[in-house]
Amino acid sequence: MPYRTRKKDLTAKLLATFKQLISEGTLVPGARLPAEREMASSLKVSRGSLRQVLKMLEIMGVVSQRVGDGTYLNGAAPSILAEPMEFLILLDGISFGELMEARLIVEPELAARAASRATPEYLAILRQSLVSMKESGAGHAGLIEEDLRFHRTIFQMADNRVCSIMFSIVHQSLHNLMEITSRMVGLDHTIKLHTRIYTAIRKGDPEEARARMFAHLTDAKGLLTRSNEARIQARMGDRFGTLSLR
Amino acid sequence: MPYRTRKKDLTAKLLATFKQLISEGTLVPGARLPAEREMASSLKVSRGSLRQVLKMLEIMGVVSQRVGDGTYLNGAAPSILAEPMEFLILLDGISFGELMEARLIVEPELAARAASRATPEYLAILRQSLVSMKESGAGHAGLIEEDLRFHRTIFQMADNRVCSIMFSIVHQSLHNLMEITSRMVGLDHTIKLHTRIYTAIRKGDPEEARARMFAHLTDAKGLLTRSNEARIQARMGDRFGTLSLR
DNA sequence: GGTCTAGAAATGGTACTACCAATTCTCATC
DNA sequence: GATGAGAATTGGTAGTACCATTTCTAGACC
Repeated sequence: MPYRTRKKDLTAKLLATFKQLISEGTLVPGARLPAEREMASSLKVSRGSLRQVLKMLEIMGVVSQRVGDGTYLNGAAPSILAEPMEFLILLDGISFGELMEARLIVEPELAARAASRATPEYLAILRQSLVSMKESGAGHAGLIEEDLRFHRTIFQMADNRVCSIMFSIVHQSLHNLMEITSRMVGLDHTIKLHTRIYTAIRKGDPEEARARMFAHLTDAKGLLTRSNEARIQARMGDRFGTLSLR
Repeated sequence: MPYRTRKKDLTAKLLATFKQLISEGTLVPGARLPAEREMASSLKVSRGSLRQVLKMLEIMGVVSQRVGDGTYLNGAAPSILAEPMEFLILLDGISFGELMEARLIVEPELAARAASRATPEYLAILRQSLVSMKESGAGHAGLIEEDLRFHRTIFQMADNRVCSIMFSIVHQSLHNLMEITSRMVGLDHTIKLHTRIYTAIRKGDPEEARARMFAHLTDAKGLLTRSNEARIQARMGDRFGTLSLR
């Protein structure tokens, strides 16, 4: 009789159920899910088991839960991969340099594609980003913020959500690892390199955009690697009370 | 008094705790975690709350749980991003074509790097992969399997774990979406294109490897897009009992 | 009629208990 | 020393209770 009773535990099954509900359109972004107690009885599982799944979805950013209100399905959530990525970095011991290397592999090509698809609107955003960098002042934490925004705009221009989302996460991880070190990068230097990228994109020259992006990231990697490499492991995770497990 | 009582709920705090424990080396891959009841009392949380976190970690592949045995911390887990990626595809409505496009952006560069780092060992694996393709026979499901293995080997050769992991996930997602359609791709055709890539890598010619990979993926994208584009949404999620939430 | 407010209801957050099923451990038995 | 039955351990699931926050509702008030 347990013909299809796989070895999967309830949580995995429930997860599959939610994927099914989303894919068939029963659940659409913005929709409010039934209350936990109600869902639990509908699905014939305990509230505790259901909550395991909902909590996971909440931390991945798939749903938002608010006490006294309810649970809502979110739409596109770039943060979905953020938590898993942190564990990946921790468990695989992925280094700052390796993250930068990944950018070096992907972003030049994305810059090239951005150059091919440049629109006045996006160019304006890039220009604005350059202006914001100048205003942020050297060493200011906002500079890195603006730097990454510049690159993310290029991602959008390249028009591929898969790469865009994945490397936004890489940026986020990098950002978590850098922070203070921002004062190391020279303001004028940074702006100069970014301006070159912008110019190439504005000209609609893919090859030059690729080369400029490559040069910029190679440069940045060299500047930042030394000072950051060491402190990666130490900075992950937010302390929480006593940590002894015994 | 609740000086540092952030708005984060317990699950998020516990998640941070585990990250902390991993990063400071208290928990290392392979380690066996204390029993749930024990951990719960140590951390002063209920077993239910703790289980929410452990279940999430288990589904991400960070830990493995076995009834009657215990919970173990896994090492490198390429599957960490798999579940989140599925939700990303569902929620963002990412298409087959877009996934292939992402490969088109990244894999040529990875092939080029593989050519620069070719070793006899890896070349042997690639050759073996080509042989396996021939043996698998046209239309066989194993062909796609072998196809993806070939590409993943190139990822390893390119020596960047970030890209390697991320695009293994892309492959996985693609694989979930293809399956049956494998009989569409001609065996000889596929092998011919892969052999060209292999040859370029063996010669250690990055530019040719890049071009061959680009040609192959462009070709594959064209062949597969039509037949797969439509059925993406329908195939996600494994049905599980009644799906009505009310 | 409209506004405000206090109480009720609904909802997610956490804790605790109980029991099941699978696994491992222990120790008597051969 | 090997074997096997039973006890202990462990994760899996269910159910209940209570709390804090938010929303809803109904009545008081202007």
